[in-house]
Amino acid sequence: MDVPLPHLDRPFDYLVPEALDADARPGVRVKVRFAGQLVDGWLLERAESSAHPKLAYLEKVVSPVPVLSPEVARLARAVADRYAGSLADVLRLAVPPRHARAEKAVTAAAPDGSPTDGTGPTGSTAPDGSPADGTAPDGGAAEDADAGARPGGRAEVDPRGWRDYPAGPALLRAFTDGKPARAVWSALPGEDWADRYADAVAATVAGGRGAVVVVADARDLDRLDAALTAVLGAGRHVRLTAADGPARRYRAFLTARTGEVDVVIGTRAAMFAPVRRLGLVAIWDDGDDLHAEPRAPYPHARDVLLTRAQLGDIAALVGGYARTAEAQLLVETGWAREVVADRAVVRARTPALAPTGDDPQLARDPGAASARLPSLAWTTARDALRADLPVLVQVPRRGYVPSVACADCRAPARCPHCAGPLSLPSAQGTPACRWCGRVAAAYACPECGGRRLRASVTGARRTAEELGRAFPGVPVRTSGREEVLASVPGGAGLVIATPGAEPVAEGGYGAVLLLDSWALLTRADLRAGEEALRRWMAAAALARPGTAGGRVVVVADGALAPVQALLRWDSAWFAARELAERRELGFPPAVRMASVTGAAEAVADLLAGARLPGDAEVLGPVPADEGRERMLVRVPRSRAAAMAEALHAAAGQRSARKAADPVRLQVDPLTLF
DNA sequence: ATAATAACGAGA
DNA sequence: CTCGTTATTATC
Repeated sequence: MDVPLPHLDRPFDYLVPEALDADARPGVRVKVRFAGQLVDGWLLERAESSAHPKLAYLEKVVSPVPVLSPEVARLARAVADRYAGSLADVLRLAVPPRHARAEKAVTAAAPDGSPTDGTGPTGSTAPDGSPADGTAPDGGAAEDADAGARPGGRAEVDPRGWRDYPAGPALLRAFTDGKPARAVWSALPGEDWADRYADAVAATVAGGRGAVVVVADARDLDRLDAALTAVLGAGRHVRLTAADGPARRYRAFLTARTGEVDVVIGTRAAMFAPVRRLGLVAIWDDGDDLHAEPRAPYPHARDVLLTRAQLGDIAALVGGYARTAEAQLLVETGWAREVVADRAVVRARTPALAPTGDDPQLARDPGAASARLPSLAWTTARDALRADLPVLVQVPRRGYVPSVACADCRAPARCPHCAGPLSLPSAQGTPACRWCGRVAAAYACPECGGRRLRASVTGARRTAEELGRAFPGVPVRTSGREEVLASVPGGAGLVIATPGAEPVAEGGYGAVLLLDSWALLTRADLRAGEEALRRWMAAAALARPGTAGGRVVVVADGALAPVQALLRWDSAWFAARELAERRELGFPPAVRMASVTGAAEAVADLLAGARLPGDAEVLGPVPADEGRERMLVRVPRSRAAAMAEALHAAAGQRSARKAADPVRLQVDPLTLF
């Protein structure tokens, strides 16, 4: 039933009229009369009988195409359970909205129009049971004996760059052999990750299986697309991303669903892609917060893919330059094996990395010409430019002077009235509060009494202007929100980019400068350190190796752990440290947490009705935005399912009695504070 | 939303 | 104790 109400999150039985018998196959969209009105629904399975006394008839089969495969139906149920959400909510994410024109085009191409999967057209399965059982567990691995390219593992793929990692060639062989290998991969600096993912997919395809690869954004997708086309040729894979628009997206979805292609790449919209004989799920850069779905029940692409791997004996690849605490947990629990290069290889590939203090004295170095460029950063950039090499400058946030701090002691400037962040509308203007709008004309720093303010995070545009002045005659490019560059040419030039928008440079950058790092590190976020390291590594990975003159300068205290991890190019070390710390503090992923957000009474009401496991801890409340509040529930990982079920059931009680105030349930929310 | 069902209370 | 009215709850 396509209604998100948690108390209706279960299957309902309907009679199938004679006229719809042929079309009413599992996986089709239907319309049924429910509580007097027509609602959309999913046909999960056919049954001979029902325990329910009086059944209504199916009103209509929306389209005879069974868009929901048994494998995805099962996955969606598991994801809903994990995230304390409703199946309907997950299905909304898993199956793109129907586009009749696109459907017509695809069904016309495939004469039969019927996807191939485990449950044949005969339909009837087990008599009235839970929605997710009674169907083929792996969405059709059972049939398709004529799949061809699977001569008992004889097929082999050149491991190419995977040879740089001792476990790499064996991993590719496992993909080809159809073994459910699971790997956490730490990419070397300078690694062409897209080529490695293309290799992994090619290895899987050589074994006669399909693959799903999820990346964070359109630029990564373009890169992977190109790499895959080079390895597999055109037409073997399809892109699935919401950014392509409803028609193309639905078309791509159907192409995969009908089995026309069995490799799907995309952004998180692709995580539920139906793939015939799925053999590999992969995610690149799982620390990117774009992998977290912002719509209920807020599933994370990494977790959806890993659930998928778990349910179907499917291989999994989790890769990045930096490792997340979540990936580290997979390694430490033995669920996955790490795939890393030997230290000697890491050293040989790493650019020369150096920290430099962000000391205001240093910053006044007259040669720097810019208040924000310490002298080491400046000389490093100058040397690279003299050697006719490009220089990348990473600045952490977009926009033009987003917030300000005391120029003397760096304390963030807060509104004296409401403690909101101050901003400078223009370089010479008076600071104003971004929350209450009051002008703070006579601002004095409460810490040191200083009266001067500075931009605490300067945007890419302003940095570009400043650096352009510092290096006259050098071309300056910016890559950020408005315009993201995929690549830049190899000669001398400055590239100012925000994190995630760093273009690849032909031959690699001669220098990479990581500026304003303290803004990244001082974020009040559990993941601040991890996120800073991830962004630095992603930028530093674009530099040439130290042996070829590549240098990276990070403007940060070299004693800080994330800086240490960068300097040693050892994110596994940092992730292990991070995970240990979270164990100590009782934070995810060491434990499972859920946040309950809403009006104070509503939150209290829901928690009062929740039959939480005995060892659950309830923390809070902490104020959330718009007068709502937030409570956190924490359980050991072994109780995760019980907690999710209890919260879902409690939400069901509330929705059943039509409680007005909405409450938002989030399991493993990305931000905790 | 709406129909069934349970709960309740007034009047016989 | 019954009938009519109103809260509650399930909705094939």
